[in-house]
Amino acid sequence: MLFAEISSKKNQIYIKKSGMNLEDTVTCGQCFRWNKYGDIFIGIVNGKICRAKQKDDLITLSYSGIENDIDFWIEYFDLQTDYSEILKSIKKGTYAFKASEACSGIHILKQDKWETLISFIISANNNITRIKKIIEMICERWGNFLHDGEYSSFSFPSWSALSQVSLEELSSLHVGYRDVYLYSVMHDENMMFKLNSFEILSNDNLKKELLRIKGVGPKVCACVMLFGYSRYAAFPEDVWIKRVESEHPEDNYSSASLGKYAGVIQQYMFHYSRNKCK
DNA sequence: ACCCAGGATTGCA
DNA sequence: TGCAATCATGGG
Repeated sequence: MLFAEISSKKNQIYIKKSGMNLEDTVTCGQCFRWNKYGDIFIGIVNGKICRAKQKDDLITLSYSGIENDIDFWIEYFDLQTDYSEILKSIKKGTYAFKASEACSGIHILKQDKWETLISFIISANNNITRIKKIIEMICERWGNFLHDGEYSSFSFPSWSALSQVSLEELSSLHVGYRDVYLYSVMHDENMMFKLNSFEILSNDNLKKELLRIKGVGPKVCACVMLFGYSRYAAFPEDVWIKRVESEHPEDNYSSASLGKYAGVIQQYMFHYSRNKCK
């Protein structure tokens, strides 16, 4: 079921949906390749430069030929999930409820599994500004050049492109001790087959398999499950969420207590604690 | 000079 | 099983 009205014309897609917030969705820390330029956002997604802007309930996406990619964007922006149901499941009076009121416009993006895995391995004990810089360097060196007239960028490199990268080249990006994790993942001949075949696994088995990957611990695993596999129950506990938990012990946060949309609620709390609660 | 950032790994009890 | 030390890097 689709919870938005979609229409399109040449080089544009229109998403009409009340409650969704484009800016919060692409700046809440779940993705690293969207940037704001005035009142528009430019994202490098699926190997293309996408321009997006929002006015009231209408989000407009544009690039050359986008009218052929409607299904992709429905999935990417998670337009088939009933977010009103998630909001109703949050207990009133809790920090999570306050956060959800402020951040209810966030949608959980369904992102490319490979890009998500690499991005969140880099994210370990790192900050978002620097994570974005490192990812941009990877794209500039090994991605494909993209341009749409007035703007240019690079796609996120495929596995086959990154499988050619040496450990020394990775180290030169100042990724620190994460270089060996990235190298290991990039040189695993079966990585793409694995990531794709994991789609059918249960949450427990997906978690088990992802945790076997070098550089993937509980937190990175939860992020990949949430942002790459749309497993909304996955509950990433980073320093921000742990801080919220310690400051609100009465709310008793856990994946179990928050229910099957724990990860979505986590994202409300993460964004709220970092950007809106001041 | 320290502390922090969307933590993971390793070793040791 | 749980816990602490260790691991680069850059910004505040």
